[in-house]
Amino acid sequence: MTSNRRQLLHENIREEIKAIAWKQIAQTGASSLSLGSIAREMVLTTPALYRYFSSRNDLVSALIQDAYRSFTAALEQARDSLPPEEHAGRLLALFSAYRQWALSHPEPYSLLFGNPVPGYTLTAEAGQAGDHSFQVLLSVIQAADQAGKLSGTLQKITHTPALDAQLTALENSGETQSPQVIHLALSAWSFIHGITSLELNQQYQVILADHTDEFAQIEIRRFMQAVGFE
Amino acid sequence: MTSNRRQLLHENIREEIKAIAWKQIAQTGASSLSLGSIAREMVLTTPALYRYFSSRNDLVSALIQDAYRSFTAALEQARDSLPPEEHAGRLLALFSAYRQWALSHPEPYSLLFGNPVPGYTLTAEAGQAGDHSFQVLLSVIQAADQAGKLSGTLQKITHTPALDAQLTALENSGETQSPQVIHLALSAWSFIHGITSLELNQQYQVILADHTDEFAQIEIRRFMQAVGFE
DNA sequence: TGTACATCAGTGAACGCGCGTTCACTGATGTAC
DNA sequence: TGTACATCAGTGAACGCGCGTTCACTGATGTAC
Repeated sequence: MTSNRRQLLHENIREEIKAIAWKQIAQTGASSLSLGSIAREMVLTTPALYRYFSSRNDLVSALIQDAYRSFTAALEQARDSLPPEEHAGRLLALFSAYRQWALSHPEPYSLLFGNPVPGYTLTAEAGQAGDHSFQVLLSVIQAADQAGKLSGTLQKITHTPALDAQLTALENSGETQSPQVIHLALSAWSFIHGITSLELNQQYQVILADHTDEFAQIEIRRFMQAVGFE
Repeated sequence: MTSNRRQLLHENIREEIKAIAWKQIAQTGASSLSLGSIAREMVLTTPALYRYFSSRNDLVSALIQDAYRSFTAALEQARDSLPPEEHAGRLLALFSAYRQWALSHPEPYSLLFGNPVPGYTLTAEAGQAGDHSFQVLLSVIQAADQAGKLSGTLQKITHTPALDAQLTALENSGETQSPQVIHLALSAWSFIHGITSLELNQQYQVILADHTDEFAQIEIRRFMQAVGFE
């Protein structure tokens, strides 16, 4: 009834285009993505795609937003797989999910956190989506702090007044966190990104061969012990 | 005398090509590097470059090798800026130099440790050059261990027999290291790469603004304390 | 010191390719009476 | 239920661009006698 029929079809094809784009990105990398190859696989001509995305940039933006959504959802699901009071378990699950998502979505991951795509410029919406995934990590560390698990670690973190003011001013996304909690969350992010990113780029290959899983597990446990999670 | 004159000129122009290539990479990114734009800047025609590099791939290989050399040299210089017995000082200098080199050579750094360049396939020589930079880090940690500084940390690292065997079998580049020392060096590499890479990709921007230096210094100190360097 | 020859840097034209984007148009689908 | 009209998906041709690479050729530089 009405134009819903057409609108629905339109949405479906938009999704199909993105799905094929992801498939091709997984095969040949993000930078070689072209409208032509997508159209070819859909048995369409290239200009037809302009009915669904106003430009190549527009398509890439949509892809990046989807990637953020998928990534954030995976993190949230991992966090919520354990009750709120199991702080260590939640952080462990979060780290594992972070790494697993990246390993099973290597191209999307480097699209989000790696080198920017050549011709592409980030939109404001994509930036917000990125913040949102950081909030998940932040929430777990925040909760652990409020339960008194991290006082030993956090007390040792002291900032200059300038940085302290910067982090304090940042408390805008609904919740409020102390500068030390934000710092530790950034530290945790850097930690898991470092491991994940080197593994994704095959840098461990020569040394660890196929034992990257074990290495990562040990490192995650070491990190958690170092900051006071048991 | 003889053909040395021509050979020397040939070498100089090879270097000039690479220098201009780096300049353009710094300006517009590695993936948009083209023989045409290099030739234009040298007031040459594109085919002329084929006198100096047999293909675009060949040029990229040379660039990557140079980057590794420069990077490794920076690390070695940092390490050797302090006497061998100052283990903590050496590691600190190494971390700082690692980050500084990456920040002042962002495109080369991501050429080495980031996403591979689209059409490019790594040569065996480039792989060896990468190993060489890791050896610098390894040597400092190895020395600290032999001085008995790390026993507390290393004892806690236990591998499965399979991984232990893998790391033990690896001791081929002249020196011999225990699996735990290799593990800790990998951990240190992952740590400093994580911080560096997120900073390079502007991921800290919203949260830290221009206080990334301070954050990095704090993190480096925290890492060193956690593994037993004072 | 002077001449014949080989070497090689650089040119200009061409090849074949793929890219994103625009435009006028056809034909099918849905809407309103 | 049937007809006139509007909407819009998709086509095919074209534009302008840049890319890496090859090839036959010119002209200068260096070599050997």
